Amino acid sequence: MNSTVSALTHAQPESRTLADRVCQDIVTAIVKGDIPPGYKISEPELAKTYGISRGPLREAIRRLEGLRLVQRIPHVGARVVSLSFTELIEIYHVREAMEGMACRLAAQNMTEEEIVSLRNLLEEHERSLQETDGRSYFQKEGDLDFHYRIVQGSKNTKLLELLGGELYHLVRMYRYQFSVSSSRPIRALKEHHNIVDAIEHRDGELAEMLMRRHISAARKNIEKKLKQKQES
Amino acid sequence: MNSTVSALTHAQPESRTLADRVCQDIVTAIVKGDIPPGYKISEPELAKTYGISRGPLREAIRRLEGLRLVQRIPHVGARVVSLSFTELIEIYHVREAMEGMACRLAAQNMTEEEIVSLRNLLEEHERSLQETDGRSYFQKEGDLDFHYRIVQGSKNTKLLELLGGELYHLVRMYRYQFSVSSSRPIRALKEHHNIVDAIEHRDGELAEMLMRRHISAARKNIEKKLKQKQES
DNA sequence: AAAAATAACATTGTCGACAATCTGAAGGCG
DNA sequence: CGCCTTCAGATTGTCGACAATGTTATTTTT
Repeated sequence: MNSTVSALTHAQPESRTLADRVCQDIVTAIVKGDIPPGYKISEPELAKTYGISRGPLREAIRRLEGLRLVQRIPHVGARVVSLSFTELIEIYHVREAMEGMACRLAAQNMTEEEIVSLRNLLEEHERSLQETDGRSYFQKEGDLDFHYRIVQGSKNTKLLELLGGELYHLVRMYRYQFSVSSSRPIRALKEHHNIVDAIEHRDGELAEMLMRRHISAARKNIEKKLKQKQES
Repeated sequence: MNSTVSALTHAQPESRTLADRVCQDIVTAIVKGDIPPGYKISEPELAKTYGISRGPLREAIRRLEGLRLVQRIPHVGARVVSLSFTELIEIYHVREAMEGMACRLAAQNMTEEEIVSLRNLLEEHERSLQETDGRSYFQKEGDLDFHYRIVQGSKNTKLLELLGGELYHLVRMYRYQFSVSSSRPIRALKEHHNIVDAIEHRDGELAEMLMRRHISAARKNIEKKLKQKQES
């Protein structure tokens, strides 16, 4: 059904080393909230949980540190990051910049096949949107699928590494946390289509602009909600 | 003399753990080319070199993997990345996007003191440019100082983490490798001043545009050199 | 002689134990 | 009574050894 979600969750089919495998497991555990934000990671505890020694586990933690999913203090330990609203806004600013550029490059570098496939994905989203009347899985992982594909289409490996490697984990984490399913799915889908239009016409300039506005709108939406929550 | 270079090279004055300290050491070793690109990292060898056990070393390597300075293959080992021209161009595209955004935010969030200090830095660069007649250290680390300060001025920690954390290492590495001192230092300095002007006027729109053009010009300069090299 | 199989070697991955450091609670002192 | 000191417990950091895998050189076979 959903083809590219897997590409986000586990990059390699099976990592041949314990540390890598456990690292993946912990990533999803953190993203899904099984290990809650702010949680103090106890090495003995986690090692026991995953049935491994502390050696590989510590390597995994070092990797998580690089992914910005945990913050580590020497001789004290690692804590799962608890992303504040401020940080979420920051992430959206970064996404606006990077995905805007990705979109510009995608308009230049995407193959015709990729564009067709992308359009199909949107139609799939449209169906799942009609069926479930808005509150489908679409806006959880499906939305990121769309964005991920465009980043892939840019053919810029650095963009792909940075966005797919660390930022998207944080975005997914946030969505699971607050179970925010983007309160504007129809609008968003329309914007997605417009973006693909621009890519189809190989208009990088426009594609970048549309993507930036798209993400900017999402950010402002969040900022609005934040204010509402603060007022109440 | 140069105040902020240190901020780039070692974030914490002294990391209290072996793994962290050695990680920093290896980073600079790779950046400066003491450990050459493509070099196969031998754990026993490096452990002996730095006089530590393989445990902390492996943690450091995992960190380096996150910094994209080494590529690791399970059961085979880690190699120092050797950045191709293509990848360098990719990095400049990322920088154009992210530093453009950083500049926009800096125009919004930088304090007056920071702006004054930034202008002073440029005057310092100007002097060192006149003294050494162009081929000073300025374009090696000094240039990055300027860019780093603007990213700091954006007050966006994610931007700072991403740029300072991994991309700048690669840029520095490239500069050491090919000892490219930006063949257009006077022009670049002028552009830096224009950028600060825009920030001073709190014109985020213009500041972003100028920064993007600035980096884009540097990229095109590199692309031109690449073509020359390929022709010869 | 070339190619495949095999065996010896080296390197990476994993583990358990010991040392250094931090945390928190109990007790002493102003 | 509150604050500082001290000490016990727990946790993190480091190490050396063993196991698993990959690499390479040698041998064997066609």
